Amino acid sequence: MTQLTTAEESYLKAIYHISEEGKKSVSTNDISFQTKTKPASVSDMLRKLAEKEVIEYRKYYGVHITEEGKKIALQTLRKHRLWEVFLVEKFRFSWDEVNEVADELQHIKSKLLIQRLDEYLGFPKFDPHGDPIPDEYGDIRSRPRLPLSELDLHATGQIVAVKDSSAAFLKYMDKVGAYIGARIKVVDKVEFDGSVEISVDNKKNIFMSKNVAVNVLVMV
Amino acid sequence: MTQLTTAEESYLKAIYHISEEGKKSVSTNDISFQTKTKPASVSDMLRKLAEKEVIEYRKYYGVHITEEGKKIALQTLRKHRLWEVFLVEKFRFSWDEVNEVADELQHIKSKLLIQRLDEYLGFPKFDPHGDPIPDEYGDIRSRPRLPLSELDLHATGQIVAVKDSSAAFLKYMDKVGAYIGARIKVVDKVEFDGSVEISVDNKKNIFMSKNVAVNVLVMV
DNA sequence: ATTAATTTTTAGATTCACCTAAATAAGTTA
DNA sequence: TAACTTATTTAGGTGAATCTAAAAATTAAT
Repeated sequence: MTQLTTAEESYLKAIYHISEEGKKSVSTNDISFQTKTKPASVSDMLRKLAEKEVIEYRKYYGVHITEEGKKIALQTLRKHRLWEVFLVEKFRFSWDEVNEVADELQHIKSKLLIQRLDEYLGFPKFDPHGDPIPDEYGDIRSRPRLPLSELDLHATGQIVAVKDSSAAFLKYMDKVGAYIGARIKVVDKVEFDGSVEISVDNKKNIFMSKNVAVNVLVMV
Repeated sequence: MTQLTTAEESYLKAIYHISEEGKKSVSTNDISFQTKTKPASVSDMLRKLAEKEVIEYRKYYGVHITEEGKKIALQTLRKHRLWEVFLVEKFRFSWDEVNEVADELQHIKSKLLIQRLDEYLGFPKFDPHGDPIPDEYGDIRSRPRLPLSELDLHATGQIVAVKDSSAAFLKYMDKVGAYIGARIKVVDKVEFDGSVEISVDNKKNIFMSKNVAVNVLVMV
């Protein structure tokens, strides 16, 4: 398998991530936003990644990830998410603290380390944000899920993931008492502004603006 | 505290390590050997480290680490050794496998991570090779110890550390059944070639060439 | 005390990952 | 479709960390 630098790995993971959001092709600006680097730096990197055949790159028309690139991206994603589980479960990190540290840990190069990590955690299938962890072959089993904002009135479901992983959003989720695994029911929908009121575990009701509700993913 | 790059951290740790071996000053060649880089690269780096005032550097006459430099080196050493303990105790790495991976892990930048790691391991005082782990203030309590080769005939002691951390040496130690913590007694000394025969835990006798014996550190 | 050997530094290159400013291509609108 | 706007790329530059080859300083040996 092609050997990439850590920066290349990060870009490739970002490209994979964006391309999973249903875009036909991933633009330079999207990548620039995601990686917090300037578009010029992205162009530079795309040339290198295309050179290594992990992406297909047509100037001015964005990129597609290749099969080879996807494999590598999934391995990086696997490492990132395993470390996230580790930090939360073993080191009592909160789910808004893990991303930054996992971004560093994901580049540690040791196959044995990842095997043992996986085993130590009991082969988890989902990370603390509810996202699926690819297995060692890159197979990823995602749960069917949809934004909470799209549930009908009185519909029930379970929170399985969040779309926005920013610390601010996750802190807000904590504050209102919404968490991965919570069983919820839509008790009110305000068509006017798209906000919803839901009951959590039949115990407490919380109100969410549309902005929040679109970032909460539910399995029905 | 001065912020260093990961390469600078590694060089500084190497310089500290060499200077602990009783040398008055550390030479370019010593560092070059330790870090597996060319002397020219070392000279370059020394200029940078002196610039940041973590070492004192007189051209052609080697370097001394400053107080500030020592603090930083001890923090890196602390992280390195904590990760070594972690890998051995939690992930079942053997003691000859840990160094390489710990060399990467030691650069992860998160104070919380190291606190939690220390706590998770129960605040260990020694790493798997018997070397002391500095505390968060850089205090390091080393046990008085001497090379096995210097013990008199019939003297007893306990193996507390090894000087050589190469995989080859550690594998050899495993093979003959010598380990950190073993209680030993010198049952024979061959003055001619400096080799020794020791009994381990009063159970089994092993023979060691001088070359090996100087690298086994004992507390009497 | 010269000369020879060794160590160390300097000079000059390279690769990587970024940046700013300027040029160019693509998309949008009047 | 011509002009404007926006996205993207190119050109040129910087700092880090390495390298090789050559020069210079120090140390050792005759």
